[in-house]
Amino acid sequence: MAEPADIAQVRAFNRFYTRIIGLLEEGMHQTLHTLSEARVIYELDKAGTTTSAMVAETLGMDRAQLSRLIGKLVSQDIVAVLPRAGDRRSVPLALTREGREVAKHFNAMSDATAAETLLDPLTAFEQRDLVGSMRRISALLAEPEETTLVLRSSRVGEIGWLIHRQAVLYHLEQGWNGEFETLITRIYADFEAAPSTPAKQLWVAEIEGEVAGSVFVLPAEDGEEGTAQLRMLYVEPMFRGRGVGGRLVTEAVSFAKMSGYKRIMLWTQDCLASARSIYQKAGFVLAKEERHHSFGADLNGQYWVLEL
Amino acid sequence: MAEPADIAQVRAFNRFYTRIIGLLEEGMHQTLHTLSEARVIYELDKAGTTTSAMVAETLGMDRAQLSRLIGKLVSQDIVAVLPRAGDRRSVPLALTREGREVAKHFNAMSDATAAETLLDPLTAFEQRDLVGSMRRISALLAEPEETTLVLRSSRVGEIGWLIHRQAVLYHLEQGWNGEFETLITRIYADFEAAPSTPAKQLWVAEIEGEVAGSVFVLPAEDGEEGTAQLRMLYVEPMFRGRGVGGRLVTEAVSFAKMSGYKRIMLWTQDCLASARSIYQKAGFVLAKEERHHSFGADLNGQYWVLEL
DNA sequence: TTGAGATAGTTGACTTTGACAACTGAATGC
DNA sequence: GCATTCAGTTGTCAAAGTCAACTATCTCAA
Repeated sequence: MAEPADIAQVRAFNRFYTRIIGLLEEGMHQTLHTLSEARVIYELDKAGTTTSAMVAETLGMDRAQLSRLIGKLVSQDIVAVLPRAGDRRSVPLALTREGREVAKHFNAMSDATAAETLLDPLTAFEQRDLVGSMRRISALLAEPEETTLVLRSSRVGEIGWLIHRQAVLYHLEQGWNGEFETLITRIYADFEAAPSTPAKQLWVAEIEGEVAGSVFVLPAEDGEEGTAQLRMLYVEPMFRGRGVGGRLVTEAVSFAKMSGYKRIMLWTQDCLASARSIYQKAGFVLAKEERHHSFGADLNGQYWVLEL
Repeated sequence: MAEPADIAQVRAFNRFYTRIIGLLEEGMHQTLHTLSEARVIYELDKAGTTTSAMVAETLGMDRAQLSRLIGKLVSQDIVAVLPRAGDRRSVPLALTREGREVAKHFNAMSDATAAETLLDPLTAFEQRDLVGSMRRISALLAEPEETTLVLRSSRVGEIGWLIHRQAVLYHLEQGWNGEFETLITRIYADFEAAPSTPAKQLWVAEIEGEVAGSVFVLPAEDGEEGTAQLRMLYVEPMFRGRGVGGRLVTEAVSFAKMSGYKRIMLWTQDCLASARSIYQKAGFVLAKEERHHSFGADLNGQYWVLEL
């Protein structure tokens, strides 16, 4: 079971946010429709055509209640019952033209309430923080969906973010101490300071607006001419098992090739098993192993090389 | 009005979390008491002694409903009506011995549900993320309370965090670009790399578990012997106006003095007005001004000095 | 093919919640 | 000293939520 302090924080948040949601819903009281009617209309608008069962599922609503509610909306000419097709147990439902008007109105009102109550009182910086935290909670607790992975260069603030995430991640997963953070702060600083030729590049993997991983390529420190180094590969635990690491390495390797490097090498620790398998799949071969004591742990450093 | 994408994200989160709260509340259905009874009992347990009006306020509940509900709890010998005192309109309420037992049971059950549903399925890293995001949302949206400010040294991951926060903050507030982040990454790396004598020190200001600000002191780069430099002072917008910056500077100055430095200097930009007033209050005097173009902006750099 | 079991939806009966107005008694403020 | 505000109670009613029984349909395997 989780830490008592964490549980307390989660429960405090639940109480707090129950209140917030209550406040936002109060605003909806001016309308002709009740709150659950509004919710059902919203769902129908979003889905286009659905069935009662689907709405009950996504809204966590009782089927009996929903049946009556939809009956009411049909009599108000907001919802249309379409002819049964395929599975003749279920009844396809959709909004009427009037229903879509009502939905539009609801959306505008909800947008206004959310903006006025939650976002507008905050500065741009705080707004970004709020939205980011919300996105993160959703990503952590929702079932992972089909999502698109984008590779792009870094945005302002993301170098610090990458340092922060990796320091915390390896601290919790591997028990590494602050020395590791110190080291990677230096590594990122050096990457930024490196001249633009020979070619260097950093990629951030983004899924649903979240940083899902990162890697960069630059000329190898003490390597021979024509050797590139791949550094700081990491994938957010939340997004593991979705090919993020593979995509990053593939991209980095083809960049190195295209930039005229003759080989690409990297340094890693053998305790990072999932990273190793990514390197192997990309064609890297183990060149050297070396025990060392760093970051408060006994480690086995590995040098991997790929001739391009 | 806020960005449409932000509003959409906020509303998506509200829908999502409404569902989560609903799921958690379902777990409470096994008890003998209804959900609102449980909530009232929880509030009474937390408050010790309150009045009906207070509970109605914090729970956002109708006074009429609450009146009946409390009547029910009194007849069940869970809530005790204390003799009126002071303001004789209001009736002090408290839990009976039995009521406290019930509350204890509720708490244990709620803790278990929250832990099992939300925290346990996540890794330690993800749990930290979740709890952190929740704390942040609460801090952003709740009314600021009386809180205690703690100054401490940095924890693993916080160097990256400080870089990230300041890069984003000054990007949004001042329009500074990635050059600023590159610069401060280097500055933090150098701080970490600096020898332990002459004395150096970094402070993180913490409020309610959140990083509220930071600053560090180290020997001045090109200064004469005995000159300390104060660097990277920043205060989170959320926690401004609570004396965080003042506390950090006071602490830093007295550290420099105690460590045997003869003077302490700092470099800042005149567009950072609130920082300047903190320096002035601490006794710093403007030594030099210098126009420069950095971080994608025309700036007026200022050197401030305080003889110790 | 057929029959047990699951699924979609409906209906009836009932409790709980929530909203609002009217009211009493006590405090407050000018 | 009188109007106003506030804490709490009571009546009334609509909406939300729960539970069980029922029909029509589909699924799947013997």
